[in-house]
Amino acid sequence: MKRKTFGPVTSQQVAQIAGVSQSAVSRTFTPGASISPATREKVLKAARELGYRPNAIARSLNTARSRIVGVVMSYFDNQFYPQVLEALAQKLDELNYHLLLFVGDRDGNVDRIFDQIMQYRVDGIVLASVSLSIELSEECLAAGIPVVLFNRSEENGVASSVNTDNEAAARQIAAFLLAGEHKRFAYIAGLSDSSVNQARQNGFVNLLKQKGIEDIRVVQGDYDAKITARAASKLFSSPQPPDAIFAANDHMALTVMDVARYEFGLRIPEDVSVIGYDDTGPSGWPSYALTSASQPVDEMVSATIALLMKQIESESIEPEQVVVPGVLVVRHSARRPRSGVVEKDGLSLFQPQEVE
Amino acid sequence: MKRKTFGPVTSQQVAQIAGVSQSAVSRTFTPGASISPATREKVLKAARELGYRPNAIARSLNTARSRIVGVVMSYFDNQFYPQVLEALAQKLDELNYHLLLFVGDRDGNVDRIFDQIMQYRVDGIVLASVSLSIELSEECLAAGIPVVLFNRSEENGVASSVNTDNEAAARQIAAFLLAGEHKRFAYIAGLSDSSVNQARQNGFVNLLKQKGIEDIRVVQGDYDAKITARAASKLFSSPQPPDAIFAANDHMALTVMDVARYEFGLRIPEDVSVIGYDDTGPSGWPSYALTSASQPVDEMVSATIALLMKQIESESIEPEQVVVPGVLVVRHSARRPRSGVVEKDGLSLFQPQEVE
DNA sequence: CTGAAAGCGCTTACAG
DNA sequence: CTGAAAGCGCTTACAG
Repeated sequence: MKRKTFGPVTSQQVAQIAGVSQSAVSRTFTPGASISPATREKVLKAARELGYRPNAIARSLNTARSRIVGVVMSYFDNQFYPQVLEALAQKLDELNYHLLLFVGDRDGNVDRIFDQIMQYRVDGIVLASVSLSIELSEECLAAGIPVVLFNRSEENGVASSVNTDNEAAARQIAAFLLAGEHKRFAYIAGLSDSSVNQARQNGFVNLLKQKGIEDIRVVQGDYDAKITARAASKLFSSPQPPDAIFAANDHMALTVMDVARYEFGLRIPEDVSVIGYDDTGPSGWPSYALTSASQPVDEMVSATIALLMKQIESESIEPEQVVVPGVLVVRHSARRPRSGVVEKDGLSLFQPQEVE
Repeated sequence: MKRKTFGPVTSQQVAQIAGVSQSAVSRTFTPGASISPATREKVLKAARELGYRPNAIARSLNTARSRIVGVVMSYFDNQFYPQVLEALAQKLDELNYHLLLFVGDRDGNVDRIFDQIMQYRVDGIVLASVSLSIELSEECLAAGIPVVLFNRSEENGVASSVNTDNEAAARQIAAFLLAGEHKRFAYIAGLSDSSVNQARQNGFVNLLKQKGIEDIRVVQGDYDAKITARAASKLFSSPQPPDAIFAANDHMALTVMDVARYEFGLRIPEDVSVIGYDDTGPSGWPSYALTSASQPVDEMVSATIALLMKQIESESIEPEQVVVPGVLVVRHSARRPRSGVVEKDGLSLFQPQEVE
């Protein structure tokens, strides 16, 4: 029983049919507003008849709350990010927030996107795998718009962030490979200006150096499959190819495995061990069975949303850096050490007595 | 040189600083509006000083155009969809539209989500891997809001849709497997109420029957990795396991390959051939090298957006069903027939002289 | 609890 | 080209 009016139904039209004021209609759809059950019923009935839905855009205009969170994301071919996106959308939805999606430019230039986001007067921003210039960070801070860097951090403490302990996890990976008696180490780096890459590289290299390993080969994979494949080829064709490779993320690690096996006929882990970071979908597939440092998507997303909500509520934003605990999930892509691997909830984890 | 006012800068404030009317400010930021260069400059200068950005929400309210497209998507663990999402967001952005993302419920219930979408007065809706009830389709039609079903279709012709020719492609796959002299055929089905599954199943089964093959095993994978793994196990442990399997999508096909190899020690394609549908990322990874019917993401997304834009422009919506051509990409997961495989742009394609 | 009214930040005829 | 003004569809003090 819908009226064929032009355009969507307005609260005014509902009011007329219900025989009440437009204010009454508005109150009916505002949780907590003072409205008598009788009036409410009349309004709901009329609304149902007309197929009325409150206009969220109009509401936003005078509440100064859009209930929209802007999300900038890149690397959709890396399973980790779609999983994050799905979790973000779902959890925001539960809180009756909505997600406006932007794809980060390849050159990492957020400025143009940033302008778009701001025009929609979003209540908060999540930057996944993207960094933000200090100027823009400060602008958000001044404008009272919370920004959370997801899987990236920023040194000046101007922006909030959610990460795992990249450096500690990378040290653990180094310790794991050492315990597995590997001799020749290589690191496949992500984009060198990415904070997580820096932390992972530092953790890995520093622990090895500390243990007396000086010759660590670092090659750039830049989070890109093709660049990674070339880098891996180069490593494997060198006179002394590595027997232990840590790639800055799973996506690159999988590429390294494919190159090792299908271009060089190497066996994994007999000839070379490969470890990644993210513990995302394909890493658990039997064809790869990648040993990987986990980034728990749900916990990271929950932390992100908790931060966002807290900052949306409060008047002044206190930037906060959250570190979510992860584990080293041991599968079959890397030789296992004699000890230190424990079973837990159906997974094998590396938990040596003492980690430095 | 930002003014520390509370809340974002308004056109009113810019007008005051620039010494012009608020209308002039508005015109400055409305492409094509009549404004003199001199006034325009004054406004731009003031806007820059104050850090002004037009409020898209307020603009939407009186243009009755939000420039937002609502997208509902599921199956984020199937690479095909994130790729689609990325392309959608990018192409919409180029047209200065924006993407409001919703995650489809597991039970396929779009109604609650639909309500949310409509409240934001989106200019259009894309439903990827989700179906829409006829009532809601008709409501959108009446409200003048274009809806495009992506990789799904709907029989009543009420909604627009973009698909590949699922039935023809499935027939081609059957022909390919027959030409490869396979004997025992199985189909791993997606959710049985999904239109693409039905078309793929029909095409596959019908061509085989037409060629005198009666015994075709159909098992449910339901687009779910666990269910698919169980179904595959059952197939392989049966007395007469299939030597040719077509899975309704790549994501299930990869699972089938892993089960075949790692649970049953089968060689692919020597012992069993596996073919998928989507030709998405991991299918090209050497560990799988999956033969698969392609769904060209860019073409499909472009068609979707073209449809959407046409319908947004026009007053009355003419539902349209677009079929995007795909190809059968031949890799190494299925035995190749003696003839019919041609090389093109670095890919091997199945293009027999005649396909029925 | 209820309604009339102001106002959110814009766009866009309208008159000049 | 420009400004004053109405209006987009709501929310929310305010007075009753």
